[in-house]
Amino acid sequence: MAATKPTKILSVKDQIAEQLRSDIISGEMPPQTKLNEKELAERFGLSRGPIRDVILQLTKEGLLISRNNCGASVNSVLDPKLQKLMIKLRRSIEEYAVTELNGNLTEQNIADLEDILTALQDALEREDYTEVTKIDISFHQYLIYQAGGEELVNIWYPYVMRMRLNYKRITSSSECVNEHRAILEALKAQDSATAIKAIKHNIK
Amino acid sequence: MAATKPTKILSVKDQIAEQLRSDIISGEMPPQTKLNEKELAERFGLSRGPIRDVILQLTKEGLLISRNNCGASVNSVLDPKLQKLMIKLRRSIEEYAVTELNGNLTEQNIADLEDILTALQDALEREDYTEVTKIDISFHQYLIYQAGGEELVNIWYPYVMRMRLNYKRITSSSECVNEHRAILEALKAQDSATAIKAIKHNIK
DNA sequence: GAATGGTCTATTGTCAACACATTACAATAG
DNA sequence: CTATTGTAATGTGTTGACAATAGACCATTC
Repeated sequence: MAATKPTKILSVKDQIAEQLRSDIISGEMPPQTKLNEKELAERFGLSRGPIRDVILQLTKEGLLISRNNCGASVNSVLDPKLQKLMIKLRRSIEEYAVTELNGNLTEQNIADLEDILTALQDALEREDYTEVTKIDISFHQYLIYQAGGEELVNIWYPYVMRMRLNYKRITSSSECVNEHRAILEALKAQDSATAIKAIKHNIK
Repeated sequence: MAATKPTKILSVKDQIAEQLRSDIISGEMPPQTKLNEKELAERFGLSRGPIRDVILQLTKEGLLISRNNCGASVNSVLDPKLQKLMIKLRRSIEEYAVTELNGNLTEQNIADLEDILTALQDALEREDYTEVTKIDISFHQYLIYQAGGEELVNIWYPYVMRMRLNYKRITSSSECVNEHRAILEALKAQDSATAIKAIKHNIK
């Protein structure tokens, strides 16, 4: 058996969801934009069925808002008070993940995380900020998944999406890589307290 | 305009979701039970389309678990550590709600909540514990909705569902009503600290 | 001129049939 | 007898057509 890196297979719906999320987060589809099922179906070369599924999913994630018989539109930014609450909740989850993972990361895990950081640096240098955002998220997602599996990812994801929607501006700079590296280094050193501090500092 | 109580209109999908949630929480569909789309469609007298939507929704809520091309089944109970995390998160949300609502409840709100408590007492006396659970949830949901709207309900709901799934046993007794009454009384008295204590005591 | 009521169109909700993937089981080779 | 490959049956993913609804537009009335 060759030890080729397993290429990830994404379902059709996941790919569409991914694309739409990018469009929303990048600002290409600003809040209030209406989503037309037929249009989207044509754009992706599918029928309306799968599109509807994706819309339902993104609605549950909080990116879209749907009303019966009236279609879906891109959700608006959160009330600042709710925004603060969401940050608190997301921090709770990520603190949990870091605590759980402390001392339980395999070499493979660490290598994977290093790879993600490299990709992050790359995207940053290319000034591809949409990609930066996606990789940033994937770093965190990797930790969450390792700590709590798909279950935890599912409850964590909406917070990230809502937060991204609120900061449309590009937050990123070289700091971005440094902050994530600090998290990884603390995890490698099995220094739980520092890791938690680093995570808290990164989520804002 | 007659002052009739506005009867709630539920979409077809919401009604099906409601029914399936009941079946799962009541234990009628224990974990690992597979859901057959065609069967469900026949049971509700619909086609598979709406059923699929509901399955997707309940999957996002954490009640079901789905794999590509393999269908959905009732999710199993949570790892105790994750369970603890979810309780913490849910408490954060409900504390937020109670804090926000303190001093901001209208008379109508209070009357609505009183009605819910009455219904709760009723169901308890009838020993209809599935109904008790539903009304219990609706009490909390009312508060969450008033404090943060649909947005907040959407992130809160999965926690409740997962917690219910974990305690299949009937938790309820006369205490149930008392605990909720304590919350309401504290809110009426605009005593935020007591309200938070009461909420924390109720969520476990 | 504002408000009420009735069409008309665009868009979503639903359905039944088809295409495809997965599973379990039987057949075959080693 | 075990392991692998082929095949049939079951169930999910997708599609295109049809039904129902919301929102806009226009006419009519007071």
